Amino acid sequence: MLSQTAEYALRAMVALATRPERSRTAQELSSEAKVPPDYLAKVLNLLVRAGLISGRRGRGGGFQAIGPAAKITVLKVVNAVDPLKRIKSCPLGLEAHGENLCPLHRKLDDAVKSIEEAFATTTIESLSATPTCEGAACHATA
Amino acid sequence: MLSQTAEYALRAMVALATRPERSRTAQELSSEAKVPPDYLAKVLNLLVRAGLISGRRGRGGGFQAIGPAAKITVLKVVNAVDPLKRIKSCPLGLEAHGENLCPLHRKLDDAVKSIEEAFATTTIESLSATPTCEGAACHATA
DNA sequence: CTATAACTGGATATCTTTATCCGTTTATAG
DNA sequence: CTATAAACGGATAAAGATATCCAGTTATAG
Repeated sequence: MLSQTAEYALRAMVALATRPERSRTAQELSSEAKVPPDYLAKVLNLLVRAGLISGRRGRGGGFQAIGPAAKITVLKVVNAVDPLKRIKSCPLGLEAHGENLCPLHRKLDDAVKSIEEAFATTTIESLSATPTCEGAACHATA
Repeated sequence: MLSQTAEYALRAMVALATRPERSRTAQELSSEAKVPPDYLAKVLNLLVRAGLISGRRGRGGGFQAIGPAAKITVLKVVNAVDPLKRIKSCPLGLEAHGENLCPLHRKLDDAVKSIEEAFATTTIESLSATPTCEGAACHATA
C-alpha cells in the first residue's frame, strides 16, 4: 500500500512530533523509529527539502519539526517522499471516453482519492503515541 | 497504489468479462488490454492458479473467466496476483499496546481496510466498459 | 499422423526501490 | 585553533518488480 520509504518518513515524523522542542540526531531517530540509519538519512533529507523539518549541521545539530504537529498531515509527509498519484487519464488510451476515465480506472482513482482524503485529514499529532496531554480532555484509554 | 501486475490483471479480467462466452488467446488479450504479451502470460497464469479463469491449451485454446462476472470482485483479482496485506502488528514492535496497533499503524490499517472493502464490493462486471446491456434497466450515460 | 496454434514454465535481463558505505561540509565545544 | 559531532551528497550494492526470450507440452485441424 504505502512504500517502505513513506512508512519510515511517517515513523520519523511521529517521533519528531512528540516533544517537538527537542532536536534529535539521525542516529537517535533511527533507533527510536526503527529505521536503518543510513537510509533514514536520505528520507530525512527529503523531508527537509519538502520544508516539513529542519536539519542543523555540526556538533549539537539534529532535526526538528517545522511548525505545530497539529498542522502536519499524513498526506504532506507521504507526498514529500513518495507522492500518491491520482489517475488522470485512462492507461488504455481509449479516446472514446473523452476526459472521463473508463469504469475501471474511475473506480481505482476513487480509491486513491479516498485514501488521499483520509490522509489529508489526519495529523501527525493525532498519531503520536504519547500526545502532549495536559488537560482534562485527555482520556487516552489502553 | 496498486502494483503494475494488479493493474494488468484487472484489465485482463475486464476484457474477459465482456463476452465471457468467447475464449481469447493471450495475444488477443495483450492487444485488447494493452499489456506486454510475455508478461501477460505470467499474470494470466496467476489468475488460472487462483481459479478465476481457465486456460485451455493447444490450437483453438485460450482463456475464459470462470463463473459470472457479477461474482468476481476486484479484491479477488488483486489478491490473486498481489495480495493487499493488512497490518496485524505494529512494525515498531512496541509491546506496550498489546494486541492493539499504535495510533499510526491503526490509522494506516484502517486505510487498507477501507480499500479492501471498496474492492470487495466492486465486481468486474460493474467495471465492464460495454456491459451486457439488454433490459430497460440500462441507462448508461456518457 | 503431422503441422501448427497456444498455453506452460524456466532462465535471463532490466529497472526501481531499498539499503549501505564513505568522503565532504558545517558547526560547535573546549 | 583543533578535535569532534553531525548533516549532506555521491557512489555502489542488494533485492524485488517488471519484462523478455525461448524451449517444452498439449491439443486441435486437416
